Amino acid sequence: MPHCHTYLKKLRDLGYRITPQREMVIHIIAHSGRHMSAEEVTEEAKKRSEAINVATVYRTLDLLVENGLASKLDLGDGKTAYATGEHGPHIHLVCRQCGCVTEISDGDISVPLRDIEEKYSFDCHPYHFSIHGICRNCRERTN
Amino acid sequence: MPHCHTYLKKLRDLGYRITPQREMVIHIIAHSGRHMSAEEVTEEAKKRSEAINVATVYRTLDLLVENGLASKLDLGDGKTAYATGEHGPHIHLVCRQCGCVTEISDGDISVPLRDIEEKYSFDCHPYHFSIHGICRNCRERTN
DNA sequence: TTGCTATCTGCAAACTTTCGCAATAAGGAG
DNA sequence: CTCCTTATTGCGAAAGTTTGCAGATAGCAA
Repeated sequence: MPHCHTYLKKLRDLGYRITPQREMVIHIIAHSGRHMSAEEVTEEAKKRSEAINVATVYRTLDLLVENGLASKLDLGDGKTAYATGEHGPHIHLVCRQCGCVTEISDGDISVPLRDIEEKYSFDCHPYHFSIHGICRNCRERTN
Repeated sequence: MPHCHTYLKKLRDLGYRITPQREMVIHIIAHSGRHMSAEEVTEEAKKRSEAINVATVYRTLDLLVENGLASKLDLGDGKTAYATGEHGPHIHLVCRQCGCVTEISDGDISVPLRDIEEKYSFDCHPYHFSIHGICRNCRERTN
């Protein structure tokens, strides 16, 4: 299971600088074990008696996403959620109506990512990959 | 291939009202055959010599997304793109670095959506479903 | 056609996210 | 340890998106 240090090392290896702000953001989302909005991360960071700016939080989160260390998720609540791949590769079933997210393990289903990689030279990030649709509750409520 | 009327009928069947603003938005994105930002849709609508508000455009686009008639896509350029399933179901390969989108037909790859539907009672929307990763160009530039 | 009612729109304000720029500081070289 | 270079931060402003509310109107019933 990847740890803060793993993320930090990966960033360092990629040539990025390790700053207290980045350490803090990584620590927070890696240990939360859930999806967090940029605002939540910022609040959490400020609790740790350190000043950190919202813009920096956004930049750090985007940095992690760009390098495949975290993923962005639109939960349809007007905010964007971020999460690390801390609890292993999985697929998100995102409901378009209520925005709820069901996580299923990628072992449950075999998406042939390898085929895509070969055919399109596209390097798929296995963590957090989303399928949109309507969840059972919403469907039942509508019927 | 779905047409404006199909979308309008679907909305009406779902109990929504058909307003000139909704017709306009649907007409615009269904005929564009590409991804459009909310701003582009608004501009286009205003060209058609009708007043329409940005808030209404957002609300209409979200309505379409919630009902599986269109999809939202984060292209990483600070704006959200919307598109109908006009040109058939397909998969988006979204690059996390440059934000470019490669569309591949769902015939190229068989994502076992049916399995997910059965196992999780989740009604997958086949149109526009995204896989994130790194495109060939960005990978080559990095190496 | 007319009237009714809940839905929808426009507006303005609030909120979320991005950007430019000057100041700061990480990390390597000496 | 000190200096240097350049990436990174914080700030304020701008851009993009959502929300609450009052007024307008689609669609139904008569």
